[in-house]
Amino acid sequence: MGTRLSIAAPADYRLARDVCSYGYFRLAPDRWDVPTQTLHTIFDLSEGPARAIIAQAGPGRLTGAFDRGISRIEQREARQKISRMFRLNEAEADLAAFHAVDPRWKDSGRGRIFRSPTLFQDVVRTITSCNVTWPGTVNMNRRLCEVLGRGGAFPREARLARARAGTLRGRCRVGYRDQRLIDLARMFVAGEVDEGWLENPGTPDEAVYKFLLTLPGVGAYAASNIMQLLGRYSRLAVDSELVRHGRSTLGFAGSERQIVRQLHAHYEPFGAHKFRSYWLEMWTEYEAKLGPAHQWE
DNA sequence: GGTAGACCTGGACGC
DNA sequence: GCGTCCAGGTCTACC
Repeated sequence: MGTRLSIAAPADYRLARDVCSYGYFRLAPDRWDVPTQTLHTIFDLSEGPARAIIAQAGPGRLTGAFDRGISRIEQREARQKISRMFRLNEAEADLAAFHAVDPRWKDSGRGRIFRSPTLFQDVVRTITSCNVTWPGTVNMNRRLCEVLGRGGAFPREARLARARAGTLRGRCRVGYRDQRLIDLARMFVAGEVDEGWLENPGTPDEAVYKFLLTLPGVGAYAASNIMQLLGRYSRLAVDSELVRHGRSTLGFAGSERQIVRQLHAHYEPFGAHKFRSYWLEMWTEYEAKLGPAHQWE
């Protein structure tokens, strides 16, 4: 008999809208189940992996159904992971501030962008999304879970830290990212990545950005993206997709450098929230073409 | 400080 | 089925 958890969420939380708000909801071990409108995932808890199905139980209420009984300690771990993934602890005042700056998303209530249960997973996912097309990112994450994850869960930093480059390259197909991912995992294991400091609102964005650039495999785009995953939305993550958005949607012309300059100027009025303004603009554009994300198969 | 070229994978395309 | 080309950020060497 598995454990069933009841999880409190903000009153305006909508599972389908807020999970299907960023591509990571399609990366292993996460899977959005369209017919049931639930998130299926696998957590690596202290006593072993556990499959979970997370559903909306009502306004301000989620449930997590686990395929095995999980201890009190594991329940606390699971709650922390779920809270991080869904940004349940992100202050409602912050969302209101975003909507005040960019009222386009006020009626729909959008603004919580899905992320991973751990910072390490967010960083690895970001690195595996660099210099590769989306199907490549999907494959790398699936293989990382299959080859190195316990029971199909996302691999822990300790496991990745002792993996061999040949395994990562040959079986996980991460290519030249092999040694970088191992070095990154070793930094996490050695305690060289201070999550408390990175998440502390008192730490300036610029300091966080500078630190993230020192991580192996993390350049300007990845650092900016990891910042939004940390809840710091003041930077645009400049990649080919953003430049395309500038050209085709915003109508900017010129060289890539000129377009990037125009993009920065365009989003400047959104201040501390500019990533979310850009991202939701682009996400709703995807949905206009492909239908609502919570219906994507 | 700016830039060219290498780094890999996988999909598209032509033969 | 095979070869070629291309897209996608990071990193290093070099100017």
